[in-house]
Amino acid sequence: MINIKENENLNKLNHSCAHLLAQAVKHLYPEAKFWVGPVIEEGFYYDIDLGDKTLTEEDLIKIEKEMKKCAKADKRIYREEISKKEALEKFKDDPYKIDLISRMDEENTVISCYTQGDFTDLCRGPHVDTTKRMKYFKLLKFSGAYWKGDSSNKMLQRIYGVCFENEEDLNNYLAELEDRKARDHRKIGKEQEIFMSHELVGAGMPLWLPNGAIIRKQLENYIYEKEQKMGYDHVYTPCVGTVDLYKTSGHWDHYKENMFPSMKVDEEEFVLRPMNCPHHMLVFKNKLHSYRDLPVRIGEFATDFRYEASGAVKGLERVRCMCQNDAHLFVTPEQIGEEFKKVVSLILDVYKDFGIKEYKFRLSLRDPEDKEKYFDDDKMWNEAESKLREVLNELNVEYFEAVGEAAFYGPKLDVEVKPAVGPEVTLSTCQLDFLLPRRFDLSYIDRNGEKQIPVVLHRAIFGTFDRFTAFLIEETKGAFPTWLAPVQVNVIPVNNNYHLQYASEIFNLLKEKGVRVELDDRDEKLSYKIREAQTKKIPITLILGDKEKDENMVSYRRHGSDKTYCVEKNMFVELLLNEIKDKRRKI
RNA sequence: GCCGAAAUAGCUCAACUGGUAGAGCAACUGACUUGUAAUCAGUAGGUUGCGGGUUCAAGUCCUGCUUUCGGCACCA
Repeated sequence: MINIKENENLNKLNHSCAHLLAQAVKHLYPEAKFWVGPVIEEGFYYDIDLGDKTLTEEDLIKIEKEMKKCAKADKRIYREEISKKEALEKFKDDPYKIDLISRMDEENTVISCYTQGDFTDLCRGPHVDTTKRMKYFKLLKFSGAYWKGDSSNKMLQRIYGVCFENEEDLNNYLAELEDRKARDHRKIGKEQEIFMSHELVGAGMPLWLPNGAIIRKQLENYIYEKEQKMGYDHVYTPCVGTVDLYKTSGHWDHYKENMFPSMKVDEEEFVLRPMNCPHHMLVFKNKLHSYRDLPVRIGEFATDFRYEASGAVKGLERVRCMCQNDAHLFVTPEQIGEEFKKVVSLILDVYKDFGIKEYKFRLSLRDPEDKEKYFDDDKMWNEAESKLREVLNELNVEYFEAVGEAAFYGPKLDVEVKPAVGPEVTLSTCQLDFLLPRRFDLSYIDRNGEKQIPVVLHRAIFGTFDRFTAFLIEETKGAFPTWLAPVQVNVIPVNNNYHLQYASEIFNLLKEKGVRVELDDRDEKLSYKIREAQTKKIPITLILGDKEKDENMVSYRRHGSDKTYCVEKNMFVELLLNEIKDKRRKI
């Protein structure tokens, strides 16, 4: 998908199309007041105040028709430059434009306006030369959007659209949208019985079905093995903690609104835990540590509960009950760089195994102005942030910086991916923390026999198993690699009367080796069974008839291919087991 | 949470402006015994998300709630 915002021609075209939208809206709803209409990665939008009028699907069609009319009118789009004073006069009836203009720099600022026919809008430009350039556009959706993106402000109505240079590009884009819907993990998750939800359990509380549980178990085994090799010690800790625990960590002050409300039992007050750092701090504190012990790496597959806003929950991607692939690394200040590097390497290694190629590293920094959100210690922040930058530059990975995205206790490196539908989400994270060790009064003894405070790295490679699985479903479109697939092999006898015995033999052989295999002994046509195996996206289908039986062979075909291969049965088992073990390899 | 929309059989969907729910697939039963993406016939399946209301009559209209969807805001 081309990034419209970053493509010069498309940017201009979509920007002009936003004006065309505004012009059409003005024609249909003369009372409309306009805020801003920027170009985004996938088109444009315009935020509009329509007073009491709320838009419907039909209105969108009407607006689109009016846009076509305005476009056909072939009005020249011309630029005009006026002074701030003139601008204030020109847009005096539009409070939103006045707001924009008054926030622009001093008196001598030159303000540009673009006019097409009867419509003029404040705009920096550039634009296309005439309205008739806009031929291949479509309005896509509409919704409420807070004025200036602030939820304490009133809501305007936002209309999204997209414009291309030719019909083919537009159609390709619309087809792409359909394709995204088809690989949406919520759709595939239901079709393939990976997870379900129920209103009696609650929003954002997915239930993992047997197929999902198999995938999750494989993911757990996979990452556990890697972490074992890297010196992590796994623990199990409770899903609740006292309110005091979170007051100690500082989370209570920052996030109590987003926790499930506390419950009082006898004289104690508990909360469902939203994260595991406090528990792991206490695990570290359980014994005295020498500098020789460090780094101490405490890992856990930990279930957490967060009271996510009702409008935010989404399938397995954004949930109120999740399982983190969490770990806290307790290190000396000198070890920060090396440990951080190991975490980043692990992330890269894992992404390579899963074939994940589309992701971005985001260095999340604090907003120094926001004293509310972030722990107030400039020296600590500067040290932590420059340390992370230093390591990233050393590692030579590409990243972008995002101010105001840090955790309250420190900066972090997040890995962002784009789901089939909706905005980007964070998968992996690695956070640098000088604060919690102080809050929990952690220490280790250095080589001079003196107490020192360790530094903590919070990290999650998969992020949560929930979100990672959601992403994996969309990446693979539900056709999982053999090692992850809930059913790995489907065995089909050509004729139940003559080949069932041989098929059972192969089935048992695979079953014994631990392969997740099914035998399809229903009285159906071969083609019917093959179709079903393909629809279910089972990686390997075995077809066994006279030819195979007589020569101790198996014929197999892979999901998505109509080629059939024939090999000796023991050879097949060996190849298959290798494929499952090596994860990326295919027989 | 906010703005909008939706919820009908296990799944995907139908039922014109109000007149006591229908199809395909799946399931089950039977026949067919099949060599690479759907064999045929039959059976069963529903308090139309939950609760109120309007009406002679509600899947359809009004209303409260729940869940889901598209965005916005949020995301330790």
